[in-house]
Amino acid sequence: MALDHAILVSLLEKPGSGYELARRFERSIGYFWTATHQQIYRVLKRMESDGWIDVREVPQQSRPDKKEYSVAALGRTVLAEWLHEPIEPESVRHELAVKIRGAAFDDPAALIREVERHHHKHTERLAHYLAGERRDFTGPDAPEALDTGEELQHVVLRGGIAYERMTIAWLEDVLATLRRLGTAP
Amino acid sequence: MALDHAILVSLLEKPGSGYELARRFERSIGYFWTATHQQIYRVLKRMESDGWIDVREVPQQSRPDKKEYSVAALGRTVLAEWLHEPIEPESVRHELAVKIRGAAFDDPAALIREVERHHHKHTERLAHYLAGERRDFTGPDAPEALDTGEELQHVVLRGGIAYERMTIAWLEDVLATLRRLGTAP
DNA sequence: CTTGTTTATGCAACTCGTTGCATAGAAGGA
DNA sequence: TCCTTCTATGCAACGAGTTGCATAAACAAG
Repeated sequence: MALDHAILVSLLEKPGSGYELARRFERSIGYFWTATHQQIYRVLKRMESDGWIDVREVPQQSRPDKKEYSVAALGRTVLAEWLHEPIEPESVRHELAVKIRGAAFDDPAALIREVERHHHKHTERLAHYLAGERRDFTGPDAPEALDTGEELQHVVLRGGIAYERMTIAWLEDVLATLRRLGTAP
Repeated sequence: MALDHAILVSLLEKPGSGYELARRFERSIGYFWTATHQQIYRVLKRMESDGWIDVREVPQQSRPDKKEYSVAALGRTVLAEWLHEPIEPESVRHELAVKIRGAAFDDPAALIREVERHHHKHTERLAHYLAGERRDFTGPDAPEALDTGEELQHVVLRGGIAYERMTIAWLEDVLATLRRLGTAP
């Protein structure tokens, strides 16, 4: 049930509507936790009826009205409790790795295109992360001294950057292996 | 539905029972795809009734009888089709990262223990992967020339090793950051 | 001789996540 | 004017994954 907690953290960083949260889950939060707007609206509704968060109807001009959510006292308590519980390291789900091992029973060379496509996507994602890092943390427009929240956001972003770099290097290893198997069977 | 395909790949590598598959999902396959025995038995039953796999009742002495599954022609076709479909890069789910950003609204120093615990677990996992690599691929008892299947298993394992090394280095970065925030608030 | 462990299989209930669809106001372009 | 896009919210159905429980044979330890 970490979606609940991811939403609480995001609302603590800045209150917002379901729509805005969905936007954030495509950006910064989405780097380490994904969710669709359906999930978000459902969870917001439940957390509101459980008193974890408060709603405020915000009328708007030139666009539909929205409901702005913010974390209630109870929500803060729930989050604090969760923060003190131990969690297990993530269980891995890597579909591409299944395909790579499966390729032994098909044509390994046929996977090259697909792996190249993943390599391209991860390269784009890395560039995106690095741009965000320069914008918010290391560039000339970034604040000189970071507060606790910014320091923690930065270290999480560094994790995303490290992950993408590692993945790109591994995909190059995979490509070299597939090409070697193709030329010398 | 990649569990179906992960099971097909595993059964192609070597036929086996649901119980044996569950064991493999705690070992090599579990490095990139996890599943409990409940999931496995359910999927095996469905794939068998759909004609993707064949069953053979194997009576045993000194332990209960088992059902040994192997991939049928239809299963091979289904797998081949899936191998030629493009897939999207995995959506990330990193609970610890949620906690790290959440720590800004609690006590960052309280997370140090938890991060150390994760560091320890990943170090163990890395040692386990490296032992497996020496045993099967690079050590003196490993085959001198690897076939296609072994080459692909090795490159997937190298991915797991790279992932653990990257994670360990990042967790050290996280620890340094948390300690810095604790001493100079 | 009872208790616990390993091998072996499975049901039922539940929660979480995905997909498709629906609505609706305002803005902007063809 | 119509069609698409963006903001904004939501229902319904389905599929995937988790948790708890149950059974049963064989063996090993106390």
